[in-house]
This record gives sequence, C-alpha cells and structure tokens, in this order.
Amino acid sequence: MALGKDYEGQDCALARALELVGERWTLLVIRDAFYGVTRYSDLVAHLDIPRAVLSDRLQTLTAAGVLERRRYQDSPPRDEYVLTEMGRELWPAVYALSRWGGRHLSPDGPSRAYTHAECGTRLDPAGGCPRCGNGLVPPEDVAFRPMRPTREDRSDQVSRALSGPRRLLRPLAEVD
Amino acid sequence: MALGKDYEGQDCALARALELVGERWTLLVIRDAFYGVTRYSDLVAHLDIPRAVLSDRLQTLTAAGVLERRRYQDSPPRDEYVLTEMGRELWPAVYALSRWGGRHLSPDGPSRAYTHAECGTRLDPAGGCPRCGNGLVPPEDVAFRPMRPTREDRSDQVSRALSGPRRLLRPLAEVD
DNA sequence: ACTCCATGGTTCGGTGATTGAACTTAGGGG
DNA sequence: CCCCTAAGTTCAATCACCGAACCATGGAGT
Repeated sequence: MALGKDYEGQDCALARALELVGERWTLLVIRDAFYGVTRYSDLVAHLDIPRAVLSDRLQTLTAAGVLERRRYQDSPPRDEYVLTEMGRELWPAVYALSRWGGRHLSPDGPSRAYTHAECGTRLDPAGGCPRCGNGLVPPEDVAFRPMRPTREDRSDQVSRALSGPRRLLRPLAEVD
Repeated sequence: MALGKDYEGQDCALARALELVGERWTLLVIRDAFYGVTRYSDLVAHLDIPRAVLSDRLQTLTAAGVLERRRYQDSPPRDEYVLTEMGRELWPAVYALSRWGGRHLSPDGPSRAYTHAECGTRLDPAGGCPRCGNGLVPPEDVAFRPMRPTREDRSDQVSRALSGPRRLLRPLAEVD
C-alpha cells in the first residue's frame, strides 16, 4: 500500500484503518495471529509470504500496537507476535470479510466454520451467537474447524496443526 | 494487489475476499458506493484517486459482480456504478473496519456516526441496533452523518453533499 | 458549422512496492 | 568443528501505482 504515500485527503476512519491493515498480506498475518500462528517461520510456511514483506508487516503492526512481540523462550532467544487488545478488536472485521469471501467467492462454500465455544452454535452474520444472544462473541470464545480436508499440496506443519478443531487466539504450540 | 499474482496457496475465504477487495483503493470505492457516490467523476473528486486506478477497480468489481454499471440518463449517455446484493453484503465488513479505525486510529474519535434510521439509535459494535434488537441492520436502514465539520481543504461538490445527514445507498443526486 | 464544455475514460514515463532467491546472524547440539 | 534452526536482511527484476496529459462523445451557445 504505502509508506509515505497514504490516503491523505481522506478524513475518514476507514481510510486510516486501510493505511495500516489494508496493505497486501497484512490481514492474512492478522488472521493467522487469531489462528494462533505467531512465529516468523510458521507464518512464512503457512502463508507462503516473502520473508522481506513479512518482516515489514510485523514491524509496522508492532509499531502501531496491533501486535506485541513477546519472548517465549530464552535459550535460544525466540520471540512470537501476539495480538494486543487493539489487534483482537479487529476480529469483527476479519470475520465479516471471511464470511463474505466464503459466501460469494468460494465455489465449495466457506472453508472453515466458526462456533461459539460454550454452546457449539454457529456464529451469525454479525459474529454473535444466535443461541446465547447478547451481541458479539469475543474471539477468545470462538472455536473454528475446517469444513473439508486440507488440500494435498499444503502439508506443512502449520496446516496440519490447523486441520483439527481449535480455539481462536490459542498459540499453535503451547509452551510448557 | 495483484492480477495473476494472487494468494494462491491459501485455501481460505479471507484470502479470496482480499484478492478482490483487498487492493489499494478498492474498499474506499465501495464505501463511497454505500455513501451514494456512484459516478466516475464524483469518485475522482471525492477520493482523489488516480483515474487509471479507478477505471481498473470499477472494471474488476463490475466483472466480479460487486458493482453493476447502470445507465442513469440517455442523452448524453451516462452510467453509474451501484452495489449489487453481493456488494451490499460487504456492509458488515466495511462497518467493522471503519469502526475499528475510528476507535483506534482517529485522534478525535470517529469521523461519522451510524444510526438505525427507524429509531435513531447508534449502531452497536456488530452493526446491529441495540434498541430494536434482532441482529444486523441492513445498509438501506442505516443513516450516517459527519461528527465534525468537513475539513476546509475538501470543499468539492461531493464532500459538501456528504456534510449533512444521509441514508446509505441513496444516490447523491436523485435523478428525476 | 464551429467552438466550448462536461463526463468518462486511456496512455505514458517515472517512481515505489513486491517478489523469490540468496545470504547473514545468533545460538545450540553432536 | 561442523551442521542445524529460527529469524531476519540484501538485492536485482518485476509489477503496480502515480500524476499529468491526452482522447472521445454528446450536447449547448453563437
């Protein structure tokens, strides 16, 4: 999208959001963060994103406060990138866009199902739980699972880990 | 974003959505369509978008079925681009991203307020009406208005037309 | 008939972002 | 000492985007 080259004339909240998360790859990185994919190498493997672009996006998002870089082991020192509260508040946008893509651009229907973890009910169009009512289900309480088998040609570690049911925001490998 | 160069490996609804609406400017064009800005020249004036890019986006979105090109006068022949049902279903995504940008990236708070036209209540985070309940308010029933005076340096015709309260999806100039 | 104007584009050279591949750095492990 | 992994950086080639200028069509004014 742009560094220096922004949607400057627009006094508009959407334009500002897009300056930050509207660049190529950025929302896919954020989606993977919701899926619990938080490490550089896992992101490269799962997204097939050029490493230089990933570095740039992680830096930008960290500087903006959407992601936080966090040490998860000391020896050797390794960091992961986790969503901040600001980042987690992108869930409705990510969900809405995913749903739209699943309904209108996926010949076989949506690739994943999202449910309210407490009651197992599929989320409604707005991201709420039809059974439990009262508005948006926070991403921590959302479960997701693939609706069809993982594609043959994507057999990396990360895709395999995501081939079963999971909870959003739970890191792929729980570190003990 | 890419023509030919897509997020090919991703068996993912979000990736497919972004291939189409994730390119630079695209979501701003769609937002303007929700605002009722539907003509080439109005879009150029309001967004300050390069004309070649606008042509490309309008073509792509029309071919994908998000916009429909419609004749609104015969002499001289003039067309406008209006949202299809598929396009209108992007409202939750546009609203969610706008809201996020308004809350986290706009120092003076959101630039516009969105209300349920029937009852005047501000929409909730999910795009529903807290008073009337039952889920998402369809864009036809959403009213919007600026929350602060239009910026001095944006005094084009379109910005002036959008400086008062309006309904989503109502064309800027009703043709009689 | 001739000129001017508005709308809705297209063309084009220059600039900046993205890409894939190769290289680097830092820390273990055998 | 050599090899391995994670996490980057560098670089040349390509692609998309930019702004400015140009073009086409169909009135309207004189």
